[in-house]
Amino acid sequence: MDIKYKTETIGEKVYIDDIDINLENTLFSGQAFRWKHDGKGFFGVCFGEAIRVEKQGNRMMIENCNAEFFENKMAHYFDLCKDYSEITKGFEFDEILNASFEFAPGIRVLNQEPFETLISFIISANNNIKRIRLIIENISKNFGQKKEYNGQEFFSFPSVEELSKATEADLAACGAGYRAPYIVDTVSKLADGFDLEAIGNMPYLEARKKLCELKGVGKKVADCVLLYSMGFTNAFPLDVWIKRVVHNIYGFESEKDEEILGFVEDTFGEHAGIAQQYLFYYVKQNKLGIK
DNA sequence: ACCCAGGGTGACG
DNA sequence: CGTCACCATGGG
Repeated sequence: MDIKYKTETIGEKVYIDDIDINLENTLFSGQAFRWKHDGKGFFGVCFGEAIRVEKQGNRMMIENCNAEFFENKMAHYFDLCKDYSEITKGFEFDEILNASFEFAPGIRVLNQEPFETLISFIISANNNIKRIRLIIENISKNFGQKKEYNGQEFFSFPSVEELSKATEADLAACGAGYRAPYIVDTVSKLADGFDLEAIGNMPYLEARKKLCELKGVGKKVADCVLLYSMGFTNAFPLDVWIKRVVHNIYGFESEKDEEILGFVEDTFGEHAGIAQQYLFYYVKQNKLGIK
C-alpha cells in the first residue's frame, strides 16, 4: 500500500510534508547505531554521505540531500512510501502495542545498507547498545573513509573491500572482542562472492537460512538484517527483551523460538516486525517484563 | 564479586 | 533433535 508524500527541494535540502515519523524514536530505538543528536535534529552517515535530518512541525527536512539522492536513497531509507497509519491501526486491538504507540509514536522501520547492518548486528550479540555504537564508530574510523561536511569530520562505514583489510587483532582493538574472528570470516565470504544483495529477493525463510551460513549470524541476527535492511517486515528478531515480553506479558509459555515466532505471526501478521520494533523500544526503555 | 547486555558457536549426549 | 560452557568488554 504505497503512499504519495509531497516534497519540496531547496538547494541541498529536501522537505517532506505531513509525514508521520518521529525521528528520535526511529533513530534511537535500537535499529540504527550511528545517528547522533545535532541541535534540533540528528546527524548520521548514510551511503557514505553525511546526512542531517530535522523535524519542523509535521515537516521533515533532510539536509545534504538533493532531489535525486532523495528519490534514489533516502526516501527508501526512511521507508517513506509505506502507510504506517494503516499498519499501526491494524495493531490497535492489542493493549500493549497501544501503550507502545503512546510511549513512542512515529517509529518507522528503516531500510539501511545491508553490509553495515550485517556487521552491526554480528557485533550486537551478547552486547549492549552503547558499546555496539562505540565499536561501529571505531571500525568506521579505522577502515572507512575520512570525509567532511560543513567543517565537521565524519567517517563512512567501510565497504566490503575496505573492511577486508581488517585483521582479527585490528577488530579486537576496535572493541569487537570475541566477535572479531566472526567479522573477519564473514567479510572474507562476502569478498569471495557471497551475494548479500541477492538475499533481499529471496523468500523469507530461504533468505534467513542463507544469512545463517555466515559466521556470527544466527536466527536473531539474520532477522535483524532482514527487517532493518531488506524490507522483510515479517521478520521478528527474538532478543532477551522480546522473549520476556512474550512470556511474562503475553503469557505465551513455550521457550522454543520457532513456537514463539508462530505465536507472533498469528498475533501480528505480515508486519509483525514493525510491531516488534515498537514493543522492543517500549519495554526496554521502561524495563518491563522482567521476572 | 556477580550479573547483564538486541546471541552464536562448538562439543557432547 | 536439545543442552550448555564459553566467548570480550564495560556498566550497574
